[in-house]
Formats: sequence, C-alpha cells, structure tokens
Amino acid sequence: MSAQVPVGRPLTITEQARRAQLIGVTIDLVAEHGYPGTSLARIAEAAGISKAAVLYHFPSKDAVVRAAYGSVLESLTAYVGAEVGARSGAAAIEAYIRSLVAYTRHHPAHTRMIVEAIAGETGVDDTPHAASRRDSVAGLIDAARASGDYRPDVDPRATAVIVNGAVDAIVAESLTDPGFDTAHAAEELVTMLRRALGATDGER
Amino acid sequence: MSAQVPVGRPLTITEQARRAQLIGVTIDLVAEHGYPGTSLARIAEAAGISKAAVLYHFPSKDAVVRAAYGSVLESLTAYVGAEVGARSGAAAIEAYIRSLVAYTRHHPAHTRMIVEAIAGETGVDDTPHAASRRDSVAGLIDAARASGDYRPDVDPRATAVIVNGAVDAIVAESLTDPGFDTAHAAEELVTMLRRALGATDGER
DNA sequence: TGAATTTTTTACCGCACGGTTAGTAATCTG
DNA sequence: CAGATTACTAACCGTGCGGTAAAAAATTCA
Repeated sequence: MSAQVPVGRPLTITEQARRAQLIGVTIDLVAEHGYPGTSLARIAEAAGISKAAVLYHFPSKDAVVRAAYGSVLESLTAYVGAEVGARSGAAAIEAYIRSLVAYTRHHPAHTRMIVEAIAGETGVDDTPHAASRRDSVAGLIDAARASGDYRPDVDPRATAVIVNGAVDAIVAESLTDPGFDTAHAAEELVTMLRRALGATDGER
Repeated sequence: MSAQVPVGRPLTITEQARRAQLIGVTIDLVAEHGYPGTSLARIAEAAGISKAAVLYHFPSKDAVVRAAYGSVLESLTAYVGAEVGARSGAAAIEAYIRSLVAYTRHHPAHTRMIVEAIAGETGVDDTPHAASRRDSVAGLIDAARASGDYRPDVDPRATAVIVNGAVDAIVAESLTDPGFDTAHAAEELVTMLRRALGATDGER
C-alpha cells in the first residue's frame, strides 16, 4: 500500500523525502479543497516544484493520490487496529467506534480524506475498503455474539452497515460543523448499541 | 426548486418537455457515471441535441444538475414527508427510516443522486440539505421524547446524526451490493432504536 | 403567404487538466 | 576533476471541459 516501486533500487534519501512531502501536501490539499480541487499543478505548487518533478517521483497523479490515501488509511488502521486488537467481545466494537472517532479528532487534516475514502469518492477506483471494513466489523459483531456479549439474534452484516454508517456520519458531521462533539456522539452510539444489542441489557 | 425562470412567461410546451427530458437524462447519467462523469456534452448527447441547445433551456450546466437534484429531492421529500406526517412519536421516526429506504428501492435510478446529495459531493455547492435534514430528524426525535415514546435522556442532535448515518449507509450499501436487503436492514435499525431509545422497552 | 419568434446547429473560444520531451542543473562517485 | 547518475525545469501537446456567437431551421401566427 505504501510503496509502488516494483522491487527496484532502495530509494535514495531525496526520493524518500520528496515522496513523503508530496504525500503530505496532497493530504492537506484534499483536506482543504477535496479531491476534485486537488490537481497535479496544485500539488506541485504546494510542494514548491514543477509538475514534471512530481511525475518524476510518481508515475501519475493518481499514484500520488493513491499513496496519500494509503498513507492515511495505514495510519488510521494501525491506530484503530491496536485499540480493537487489545479487546474482545462488545468491548472491541466499542473500542472501534471510540478510536476511529478519536483518530479523526486528533488528525483533522486526515479527516476529509478518510470521509472521502469511506464514501468511495476518491476519484481513484479501488474501494475494496468499504467492503472489507464492513466485513471486519461484521466479524467483530459476530464474535461479540458468540461470546455472549450480544444477543444471539443480531444480524452481523446489517448491524455492521448500520454501525459503520453511524460512525461515518459522526465523523462527517464534524467536517461541516467543527463544533460538533464527536466524542459525545460516539458515547451515545456506544450506549445505544449496549441497549440494543446487549444480551443482558447493560444498565437501566 | 423546480423552476429557476425568474418570473417571466409561462413556459411553452417544448420548453417544459425539454426541461423534463434534460432533467431525466441527467438523473440517469448521474446514476450511471456519477457526478464527475456527467458533462454537458454527455447530457446533450443523451438527449439527442447539441450542447448549445441544452444551454438554451438552462443558463448553465450547473443549473441542469441542480434542477435534477431538486427534482429527485422534491420527489423523495414528498414521499417521505407523507409517510412521516401521518404519524407521531416513535412511529414517525420509524416511518422516516422505512419510507426513505423504500423510496430508494423503488427508484433505483434516483438512488445514486440521493446518496451523492447526502454526501455533499454534488459538485454544486449548496448543501443546506444535510443540516436541515439533521434538524428535521432531531425534531422528530425530540417530539418522540416529549410524547414519552423515547426515554427522556436521549440527545436529539447526536441521535439524529447517528440515525441519518445508519439510513444513508443502508441506502449506499445497496449501490455497491445490489443484493443487499435494505428492507431487512431498515427493520433491524428500527428494532435497535426501539430497544435503545424506547422508554418502555418495546419488546423482549 | 410572409413576418416574427421559437428552437436548434455548427463552429469556435479560452481554460485547466494530466502527461511528455528535451535539455539543464545538482549530486554522487571513481 | 571527469563522468555518470539523480533530480529537476521550461515548454509544449492533446483532450475535454463549460460556455458563446451567429446563423439556419422549425414553428407560430396574422
């Protein structure tokens, strides 16, 4: 995901630095102007080099954008994965919700890219993300059901779609309303899930 | 929303027919190729006339797209509004969920446009929709709380964001996976909300 | 019929896009 | 220092975009 050099040479210092810089400015440009407003010329200008220099380091503009998306998603996945992996049952799903929302709160520049990657509006056609993410969450829900945390009649697939949609909406809402309390909304969602899916009703 | 002629003359027959046709082909083009793939030339070609003819009936390409979005949203709003308006309390929220999902099931060509309008990726900057939709749903939730259907401690705003996100995800999922059972997912969401928000726990 | 007006076409304009080419600095290396 | 490699720039190319101008059809109406 992070390297598209077939196998070749070990990348010089300059090469690594430029690639990292280009990925960085691309992330910022997408955050500011969205994908459609992120042109090759703008990327070059933001990096202080010419268009051709950008294409010297990457085979195409799409490759730059893809690398930027890859970088963000890798970082997000690492963070969320660590939080989720340390837990099991319902706690894993709750960690998924909290950590994903928390990540966007701490990396505002990454948020728009994440939202667009989720919505599939990346302009680059890949989007195995959506399906695999849904399946991952469905797996977590299934595990929570198997462990007895969740009632036996929950539908993991449908519930995964619903939970992901809710999480994405919370994140997306913070883009249009920066004052939106995403942490609180995440807690509301966690509480709702406990009541709706919990086998032993969490509280009350 | 449906007419952008300032006030002028009453629109000839041809004018009305062409406008309707152009709106129709635009909806279909967006459904097939998304907004970015819907160019003026394509709209003209699909309608069997020249680009200039399109711009004779509409002041700009954006106006065509806007009219198409308006047409779809008007139709959707009318349908959902009728279902919701006939009910109150929790039943109104459930009708909102069921009718919105049902609409997209019965109007597949409109679905992508609705999803993109929701995601704000219309290419046309207006998007008061997202905010007003959230506020409308928040109002419904608040009313359900006031009527005693929902527990008194629900947060209408945060819950509205979550519910809308879940509904949108169900609809969006059907775009990438046409076999996805949106009606069933809607029922799952309704059940979850009853358990999570209901003051008297719906069932169990 | 013939004039007025509607609808439409053809040809064009300028622009921003992604990408290529050829040459030029800069840097590394023997 | 010389030669090779790396890193880059300026200029250009073709394409598709939204939009405009002028004139030709088609239609309406007296």
